Amino acid sequence: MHDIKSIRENPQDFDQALQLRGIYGMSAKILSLDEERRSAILDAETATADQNKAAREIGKAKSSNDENAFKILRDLVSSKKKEVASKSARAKELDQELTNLLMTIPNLPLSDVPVGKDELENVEIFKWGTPPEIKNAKEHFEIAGAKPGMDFETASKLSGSRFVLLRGSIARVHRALSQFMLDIHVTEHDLTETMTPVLVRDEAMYGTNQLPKFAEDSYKTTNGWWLIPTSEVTLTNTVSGRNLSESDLPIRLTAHTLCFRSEAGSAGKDTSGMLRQHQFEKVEMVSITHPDQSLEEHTRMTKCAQAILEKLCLPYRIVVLCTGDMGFGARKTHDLEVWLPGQKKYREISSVSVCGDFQARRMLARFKPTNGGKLKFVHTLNGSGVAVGRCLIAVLENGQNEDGSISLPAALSPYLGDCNRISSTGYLEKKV
RNA sequence: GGAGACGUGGCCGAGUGGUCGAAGGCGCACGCCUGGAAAGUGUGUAGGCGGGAGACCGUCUCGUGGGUUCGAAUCCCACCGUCUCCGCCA
Repeated sequence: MHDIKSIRENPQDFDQALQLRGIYGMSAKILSLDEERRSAILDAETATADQNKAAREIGKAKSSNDENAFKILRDLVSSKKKEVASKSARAKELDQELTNLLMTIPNLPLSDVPVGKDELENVEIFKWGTPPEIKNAKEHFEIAGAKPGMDFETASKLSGSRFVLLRGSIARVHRALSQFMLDIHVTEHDLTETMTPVLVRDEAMYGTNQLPKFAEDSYKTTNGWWLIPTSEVTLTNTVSGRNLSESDLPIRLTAHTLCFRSEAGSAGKDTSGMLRQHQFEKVEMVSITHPDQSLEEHTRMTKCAQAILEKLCLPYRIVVLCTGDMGFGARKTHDLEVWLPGQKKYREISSVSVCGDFQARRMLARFKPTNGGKLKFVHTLNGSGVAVGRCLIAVLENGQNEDGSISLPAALSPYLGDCNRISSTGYLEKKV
């Protein structure tokens, strides 16, 4: 959420930044509402002050047994009360209206974010590895060694489309990947391992901006919980409502959780295979930082995700999302795209965003500066480290051999009983 | 699920209708004291919103939201949360 004061002070900058996201002339609307709101607050508080003053005098009148004064004052307060009620209702209404408006306006892009309208205008800034030469490269669900372990029919019988059931060696590699990622983040990147709920209340979803605007993207239980679409929700909201010490920062967290997404609006996209599912696993990273350190942290977090792909020998590139393709809460986003030989394309496997104080404001997450001074909002960052299902796809496709067997990255073998291969018939093997 | 207790400032804790944003303590900050420190001692020490050039003023906040009352931390209702006992259970 945006700071009304900074919009007041700098409406041009605000409009200019939002324009890059295709939103025009927003400040005028906000400021006129704000002005109306402030005068309503002044009205209401003036009336309240009058009422309070009279009420305090009643106390004195009572204690000096001045019955006459008591009666007069009581009637005065009584009449003021009606005035206060209507005026403060109006003030509250306008305040709510302003909040509602501010809640639906996306974050401002940083000045170095490329301007563009959609993913075609994202800018590649880094490339690692060389896409392997594979004759007749197949997609993951077509590879002989993967097929027995990837059962879409049974999953759809149980749950419908966009679900998969993994079995045997593929299920084990999937599990190995998540363990591997967590271990690296904990032992090499100094992130704190966290196990979080996947069912959350409204407030948490507001904090990380899934609500109020994107309710249709997530699932809600009959008793009002939301299934998290990412553990960004739970990890980031761990600091909601808190006044931290500056020395607590940065807080670096990671979690491996299930994620649930309705994929409303993506009908027809990525319908085959397990690239886009209603339910998937993801290892997430979240950092809570001092405002001066969030940009540095953005680089650090991106490197944490890069390290995973590099250790798994998966070719990838990094793109900076353009203004039109960035998510609602982000000021700048690095997408890591992994090479998928079956599609002959780079596909998103991680998205690392710096949100500034946008989420902190919604969550009321602040810290007390060490050298005194007022509470300040923290900065938040989140990134995938990385999507487990998609990583499985990348491992299978990049490791596929012409005979349908799959070579697995050495980094995984400690998690696979030293195996480094899946045979063309779908069994884990140890080959020297 | 049944029964009960409770929710006050950074922390502990007093306050059961009147000037209470709230005693006292701890912690913290700054001073005094000291050769230096400890001890002692003095002062200060929440946040949001609004007004004001500023000093400062107003308003709201004692889990959250409503209500009663001239007046609520204190009474009533709902919700959220914590704890204890019983039951059930991975």
